[in-house]
Amino acid sequence: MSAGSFYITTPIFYVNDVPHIGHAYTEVAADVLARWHRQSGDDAWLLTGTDEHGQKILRTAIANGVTPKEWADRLVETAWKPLLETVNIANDDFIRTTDERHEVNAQKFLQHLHDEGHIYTGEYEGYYCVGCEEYKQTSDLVDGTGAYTGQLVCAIHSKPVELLHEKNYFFKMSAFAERLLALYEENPNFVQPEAARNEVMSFVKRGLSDLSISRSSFDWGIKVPWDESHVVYVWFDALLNYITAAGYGQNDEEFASRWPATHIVGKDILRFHAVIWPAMLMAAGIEVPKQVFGHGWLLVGGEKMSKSKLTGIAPSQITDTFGSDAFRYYFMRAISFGQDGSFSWEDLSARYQSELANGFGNLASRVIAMVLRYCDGTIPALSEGTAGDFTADDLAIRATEQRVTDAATAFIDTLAIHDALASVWQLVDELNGYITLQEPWVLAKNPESRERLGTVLHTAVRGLGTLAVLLSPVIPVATGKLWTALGGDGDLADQRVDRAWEWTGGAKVSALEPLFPRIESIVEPADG
RNA sequence: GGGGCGGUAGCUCAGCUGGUUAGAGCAGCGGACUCAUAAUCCGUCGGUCCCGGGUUCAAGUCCCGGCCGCCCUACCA
Repeated sequence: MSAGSFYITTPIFYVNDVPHIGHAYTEVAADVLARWHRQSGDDAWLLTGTDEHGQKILRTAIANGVTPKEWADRLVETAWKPLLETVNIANDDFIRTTDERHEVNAQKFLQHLHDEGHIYTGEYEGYYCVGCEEYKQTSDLVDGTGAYTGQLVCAIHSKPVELLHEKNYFFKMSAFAERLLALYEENPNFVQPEAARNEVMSFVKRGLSDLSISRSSFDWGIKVPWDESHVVYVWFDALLNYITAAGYGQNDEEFASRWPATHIVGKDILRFHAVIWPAMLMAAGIEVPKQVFGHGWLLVGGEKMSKSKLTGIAPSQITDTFGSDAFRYYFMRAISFGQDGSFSWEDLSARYQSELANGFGNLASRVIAMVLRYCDGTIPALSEGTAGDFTADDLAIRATEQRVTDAATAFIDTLAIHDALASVWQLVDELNGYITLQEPWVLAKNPESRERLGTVLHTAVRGLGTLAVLLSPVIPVATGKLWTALGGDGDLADQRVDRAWEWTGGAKVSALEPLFPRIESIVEPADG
């Protein structure tokens, strides 16, 4: 409602991952929220990007015979930026952790913490697998068998691991446990949804230990400013993107105008954002984020979709057939944002057909076709006498337009994107019912009911306009076409979504191709 | 082991602080209509609310005990 900064972020992609619909889901949710706020008069800013440091990337780069930076460049250009295009993300910025603005200012942040006494030298102790060339967590280790009985062995190599010690720098995170708990208590919205908040709180209540934030066993990362033999632990590095992209360290004015941000993250990385990240900011004397929202998993066949298993689905598999709008609509509508949601091709095609094609798309087609056929394309207007006074039925439509606009706006404020869409769809259904009931095709046959025909079509067109605006953050392509066909003024993306129902109609309509054509046969990509 | 969440019509899900014959959408079935993408509209079929106890005048909704599934239990980028 009120104009202000709305800075929203997605996690940054780990470049070595393969893009799947889970990544795209997060992006779409953040994009919908950003577009909605942008169209509500806020200074909305959507940030996404890539996380490019760490040992794994170094290793795969070497295996591919290129430098890690070249490897990251390749993946950014061939995988991640294309993903954003595939699902039509209108991000305002794209940060890479190899950007100079990130590396330089992340170092400033680290130096600041060091100067303020939040960092100390300690010793990291961990199990190291020579085969993997990396430290393993105990969860990655299994009991040895045969010659190694009684020893811990690497689950991958089945060979004993060594207990190694390494000098590390530690962040005194333990000092912030009380302040974090106070934050969760005083600001229940800081971590959402509720289940996520509970988990974070119970985690912190068990006590926090300090965080090892540097590594010296490899060098692909940001150099620790006071000791260049160490690089910054990748998570510490990655989290800082949210402020380095907003001007931290180099543009105080910009930073002050954007920060704090709303972070949209998958629930797997909730803790990094809801515990470590605010602790880092507290240490640096920077305001904590506005909110951290952990969304659920996409379940495929009842299981968590996995990059390593074969259940990963590339977004383009869906968009090639259904288009980016349908992708966006489906995941935003079918899944309660914050909860796990099941994906199936059957559900996707069923919703596409009934809700997008038969519901919204057909509504647009029939209204525009009638204005073209019965009124020669001229939208009937009350002021010109081509439409008469409103009846109770007409006013009921107008009232619904206002009601769903307000309801959707309220839902978006709580990040309940699915509920916002459900509200808007009440208007879709009501308009279809209204048209069937008013029978404009009957009115058109009788010259005496000419004015009534005008009122009905006028009302229907305005309803469609309201829908175009309300749905533009979710299905920008289709609504853009509709807006044009309705003769709407200016760019649809500039229309105020929180006042969508106030649109009074254009002058003439123009022909409109089916927005969501029927898809006769769904070819489900075959895979394991 | 400890903690959290969930198990409601064929499918996906709503059901707030316990209260009339448990709801929606989709699918199915019947009818109406023709402006529209064989679409829309109306009607209709359909549920031991996981199981067993308990509290209560009253429980899907609270308590206890089971069964099943998922998640968290720190450095997986």
